Amino acid sequence: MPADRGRPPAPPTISEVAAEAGVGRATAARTLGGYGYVSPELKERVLAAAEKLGYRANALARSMSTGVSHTLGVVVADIGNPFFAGMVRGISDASRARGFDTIVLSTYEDLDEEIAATNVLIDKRVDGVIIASAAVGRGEVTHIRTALERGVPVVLVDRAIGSLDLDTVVIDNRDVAREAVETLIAAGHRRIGFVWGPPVAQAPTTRRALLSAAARNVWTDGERLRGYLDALDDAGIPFDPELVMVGPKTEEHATEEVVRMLTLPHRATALFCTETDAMTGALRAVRARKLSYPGDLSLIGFDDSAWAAVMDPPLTMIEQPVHQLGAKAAEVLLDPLEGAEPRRETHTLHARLVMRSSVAPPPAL
Amino acid sequence: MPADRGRPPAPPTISEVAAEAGVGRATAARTLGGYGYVSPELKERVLAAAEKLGYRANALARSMSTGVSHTLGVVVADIGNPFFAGMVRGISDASRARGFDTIVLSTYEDLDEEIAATNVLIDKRVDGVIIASAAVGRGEVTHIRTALERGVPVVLVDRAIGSLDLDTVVIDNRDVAREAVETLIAAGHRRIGFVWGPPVAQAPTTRRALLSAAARNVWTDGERLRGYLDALDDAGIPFDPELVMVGPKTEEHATEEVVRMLTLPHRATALFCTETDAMTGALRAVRARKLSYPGDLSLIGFDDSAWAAVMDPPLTMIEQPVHQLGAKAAEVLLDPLEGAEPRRETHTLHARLVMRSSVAPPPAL
DNA sequence: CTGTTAGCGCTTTCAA
DNA sequence: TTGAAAGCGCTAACAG
Repeated sequence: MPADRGRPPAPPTISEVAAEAGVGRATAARTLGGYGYVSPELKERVLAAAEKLGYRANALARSMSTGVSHTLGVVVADIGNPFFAGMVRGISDASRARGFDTIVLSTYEDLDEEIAATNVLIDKRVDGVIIASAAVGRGEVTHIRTALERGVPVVLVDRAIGSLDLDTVVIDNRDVAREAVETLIAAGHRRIGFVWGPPVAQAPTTRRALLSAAARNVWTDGERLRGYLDALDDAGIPFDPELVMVGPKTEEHATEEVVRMLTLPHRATALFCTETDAMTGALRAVRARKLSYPGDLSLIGFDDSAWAAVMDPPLTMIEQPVHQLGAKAAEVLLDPLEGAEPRRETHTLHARLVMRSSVAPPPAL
Repeated sequence: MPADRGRPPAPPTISEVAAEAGVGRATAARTLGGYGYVSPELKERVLAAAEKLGYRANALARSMSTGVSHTLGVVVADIGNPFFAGMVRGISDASRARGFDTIVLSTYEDLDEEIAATNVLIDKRVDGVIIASAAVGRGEVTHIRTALERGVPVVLVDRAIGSLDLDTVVIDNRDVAREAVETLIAAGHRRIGFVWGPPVAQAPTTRRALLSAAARNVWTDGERLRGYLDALDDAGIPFDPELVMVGPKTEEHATEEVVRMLTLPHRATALFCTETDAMTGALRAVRARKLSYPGDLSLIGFDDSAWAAVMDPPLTMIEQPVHQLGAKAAEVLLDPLEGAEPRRETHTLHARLVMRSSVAPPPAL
């Protein structure tokens, strides 16, 4: 009866391999670690012994003495969001290609989680960290400063933080947002709803107030709002606070807000949705009001997906280069690790408006 | 001019804290590690010193000497799939609640990646591993055996492996699949297409061949196919190989296969899609053939989503308890770690068929 | 209750 | 070229 109860034998260490091969620890370490000189014969013996014992290096011990882990940490806002999932894949593909493992932690948009996650990464001695931060207001970035002070390089991705002089990889949110809204305006719309607004209770009545409310929130949200306002300004369309969603950023609430915008005396005839859930929420409202698009209402949303393409009619959407975004972030983090000078600049990638069939001229009301 | 160039000062160690506080290392270690007895006064001084120096324990050193890391490893097939993303969240919520960090690695359905990922986790000395495996045939599970031999407990999630006597948490794929197909049959359908089949070049002509091809692939696929066949059998409907998709499991190919099924002399009047992408692929085919659902064709798919609910008409879908699946896996892994007897059994959770409007009687052809 | 000492497994001088 | 020995930061026996 095999010793099923007692815990399994401890994994073999380098000393055991050395003993088995009849050489000193250092020699075994050198051949197994792939550094220094070892004669072919001894190398042979060590390899055989390692094979026989099923030796695998203890990564912990190794990073303990070398000080490097060949591991990158990634902190994202929500791994359940296909946008971040795609970005993470870009990061891990790029880092693996350069011999780095990546460990990812999701904060679900909670700042405390973000701080905890960053600390976990620091404590585990990763060689660098990539963060899509939920922190915006200055003063909430001490966890990032802490990382920096301890010598852990960090690069920001998707969400910039102005107060930090860091390498940052983002998408031209403001420009595409403007392009999307311009597309709507070009089709003849003047009553354009902005669907994922700042999560404040009351609709700010002035542009300034609105912008500052947005600025206090997620960085991308603020940029997209700016793009919306840019387009309105260029076309000489006055900003109407009733056309921007406020309150919790949930699909349910988006539906409520869109229903509100659609029942206004001078209702919205087009919607610009800044997130996937904002779009599905809007679609529910359209259905609830027994309206159809693009006849009664035009639609443009952020984050293209297979679903958006199979909707009937297919939705005009903004496609972000998610994989490339992650790959670039990894590159920017790894280059300095491998000797390059840190750049400390902002790298901007371009999103693309994918024209389909959810935009048409506004109905005569 | 601050030393910007030279690398930042090394993070403070416990010895430095001890020195600063004027106590021995052990005392500092005891108060900072939260074990053993320390007088209130000394504790006070140590805490102050730690605070002052910005001390954070080195997790590597700690696990090095204790042998535990309070970290769980998770290996999933594709973190970009909302199903796995949701499951991962269930795992991390549950483990964090019990004081464990989790690090997740995605294999993108590649067995070599799965092996590499598992090894990374073993090498980093995680306390346990949760795997949604891409390996099915026996003989490809040596990486899992290796983990076990080295004393790393592993639990399987979503995808069972019969040849391994391990705790496993899955969903009743076969039963829901059967329920879905029965629903179609009850509506009057007899020509029901099965959309995500085994990735073989030629359609197997016998049930046996089909099943064994599926069994060689992802576990869930085989189960869902069995459920499909179960329903057919119960209704006395003969199995027709032309109604099951074969070839690469991609959205594009699903479209091709569905187009094929829809142009058969005796065409499919209903489709059972086993994955999200299979459904979007099918929807493209429906559009291409200028058909509409549920009038011309009934549809049921796996993995409910916000999109499925806003389609027009909304889709009848199978909703899997993803969060619960992950939470249960974490529980099953952690319980033995905290002293409970390992169970080594299969835990089955139930998926739910969400009735909406994509099923109707077949058209008169 | 506190300090000293010996490891954890690996890398890395430094002699031999 | 190879081996002995020190050290990474922490925990854990063991004295005191």
